[in-house]
Parts: sequence; C-alpha cells; structure tokens
Amino acid sequence: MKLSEGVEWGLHCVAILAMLPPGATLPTKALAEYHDLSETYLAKHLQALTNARIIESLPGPKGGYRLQRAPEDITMLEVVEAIDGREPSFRCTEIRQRGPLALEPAAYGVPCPIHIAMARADKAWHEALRAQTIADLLSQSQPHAGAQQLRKSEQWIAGRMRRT
Amino acid sequence: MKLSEGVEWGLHCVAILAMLPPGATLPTKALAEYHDLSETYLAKHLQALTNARIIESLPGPKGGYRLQRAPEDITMLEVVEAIDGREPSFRCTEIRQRGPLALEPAAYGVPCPIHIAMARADKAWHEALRAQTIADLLSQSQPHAGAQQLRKSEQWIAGRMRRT
DNA sequence: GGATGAATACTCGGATATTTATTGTCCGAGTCATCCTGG
DNA sequence: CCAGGATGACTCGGACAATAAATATCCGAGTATTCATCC
Repeated sequence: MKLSEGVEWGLHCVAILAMLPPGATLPTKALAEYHDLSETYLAKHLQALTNARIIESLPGPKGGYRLQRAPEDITMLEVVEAIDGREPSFRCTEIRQRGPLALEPAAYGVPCPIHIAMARADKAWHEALRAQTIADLLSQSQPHAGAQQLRKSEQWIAGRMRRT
Repeated sequence: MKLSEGVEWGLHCVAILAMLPPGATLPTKALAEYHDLSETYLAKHLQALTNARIIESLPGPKGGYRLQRAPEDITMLEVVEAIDGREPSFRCTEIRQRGPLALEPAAYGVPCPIHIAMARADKAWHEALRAQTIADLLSQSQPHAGAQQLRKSEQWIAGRMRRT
C-alpha cells in the first residue's frame, strides 16, 4: 500500500501557493523549479488539483495557479484524494460469496467482519488527514525554517508571481 | 493508495485456519477451493505468511498449513503487513531540501510538517488494525452466518484437513 | 499621438510512450505414505 | 505373517512471464500581451 509520489509534490505546492498574497498566481514552471521537480509531470498533478476545485488556473501570459479557497478551508485529505484518488485502500471483493459453500446473495446482508475492520482503519486514516488543514501546515513550518529562510523564500516567490 | 488483493485472501485464509482443531492442517488446494481462488497465486501469499511466522507449513502428503500461534495472538495488522509489506504508505523524499532555496542538510533536523501529519495518519491506521485479532473476527462472523452454515463449513473443512 | 488590428509568446489541458509494481504461473526440492519383496 | 527398503505421489518453496498501474513526456487549444500600422 504505497501512496503516489505526486501526493508529496501536491501538498508542498499547495503549501507554497498558500504563501502567495490574495489573488496572485504562480505558474507551473516556478512551482517545479522551487523543489527541482519535473515540470511536465507536476503539471499533471496540478491539473488534478484543479479538477478537485482546490486550486484554479488562469491561462495566458501572466497566468498561473492560485488557491481557490482559504488555506484554513483546505484539508490535507482533500489534496491527497485529489491526486491519489478517492477509492478506499481495501476493496472487499466478497470472496466469501464464492466457492462451494456460497449461499444465495440475500444471505449476506451484513458486510463481513474483515471488511468492517478494514473500513474502520481507513476511516481513522481519513479523519487524521481531515483534521489537518494547509493553514496548520504553514503555522507548523514557520518555527522550523528560520525567519531568514522564510524571507528568502518569499523573495524568490515574489520574483516569479503574477499579481492580478 | 490501494492494498494488494492478496490481503483479502490472506485474512480469510487465516480465519479459516483458525477454525481448525489444534494441530490439524489444511493444504493450499483446500484453502483455494474454499473461496474459489487461484491455487498457485494463493500459494505465493501463504508463503509470505509463513515467512512472517503467522502460519507454518508441513511438507509431504498429509501436510499443509496451520496457525503458528493462537488466534488471539494474531492481529490483522500482522497479516496485512506480511502480505502487503511493512513500508509506510507515505515516503517523504525531502523535496524541501532540493531546489534553489535548499539549505545545508544540517538545517533540516526536524521532519517537515507534511511528513509528520502523514505519519500520524499512518499510525492511526496501524493502531486500528493492531487492535483487531483473528479471534475477534471469528467471534464477529459467528452471528452473521447461521449455525447451519457454520456446521456446513466445518464439515467441508473436516473432510479435507489432516490431523497430526 | 492615439487607437486598432494582427502577430506572438506564454499559459494550461488532455492524449500519448515508458518504466515499475502487481498479478499470475510454472517447475524443482523435499517428505511422508504406500507397496513390494524377502526373511 | 512381519520387517525392511525402494518407489511413488503429494506437499511446499522459490524462480520465471503477463498484465495493470504509475510515471514521465509531448503536442495542441486558448489567452493576454506586444508591436506595428493606420487614422
């Protein structure tokens, strides 16, 4: 059970976009350069985030991406699901209904205990990510990176962002 | 993030083996027939469960598999990890240390907030599965399947198991 | 000099190859039971 | 009739293909800017 590599990229990029002034945008090229990522592959993931209504794109020169909502209103779960998909990790294929001892389907009204337990674990995972917003990430990263590093990042971003 | 199909197979098979009398074994062929699974592919997963010290194998005619511990001492997490692997779902590749704004590695003593949050979600998922044992699964499936169905299963198994 | 028009450069969006992991299969090593032979 | 040995059949174990998914890339559609031209 491994998560797509793009999830890490997406989370970091959304965090960067959250640092922009309201309305300003940043193109794919800048986002890719910031962390030295493949520009074309990152574009694919940004597209997924756009479809999920997390970020929005402005075409043309001076175009780029920006958040569609406030960082406080975007959960990590949304970003993860936008890129990795919304399917549960465990898909019960009901193998108990197969084989020589199978009953008629009506006899299996309740999901099997294995399915229930796996769904409970999945729910715990989802809740943990739903409880964490992008704004939380920013407030937590601030103490880690020094104030000078933060200034440096903001300057770098300011040199490439486009104001409305 | 999807879980291997074999996880479902493994959990069901371990549950079946837990129904056997102490010491008795059941060969791969019977386990595969019970749920109409690919015998050869199931063998691969049973092998993984053997390496994880969850089940043990007896070779030769009258051989087969049996649990290596009591059902109360086998957690769902163990079975899942034996088949799907023990790697965490999210692998932080530290992309924050890449790109034009990267600092010297010593400056990144603390994991990034994204890594922390994902690890916390992973932990919640693991704990949920660690709290559920194979014995719990059996006690929960009993009320679902009727008593007659249970008897039917036990008879089917009794006809194919090997006593020591 | 100002306004209008076309050309241009840059953006995102979806369709297309390549690599990796998962799924699925096969054959060989080892072991116990059975059968045959000899006493 | 009993004991011993060789044979045979069945088991698991690891190495080997086929398929699906994730990874990575390319080219086309659209838009705001820019420049040249005309009024």
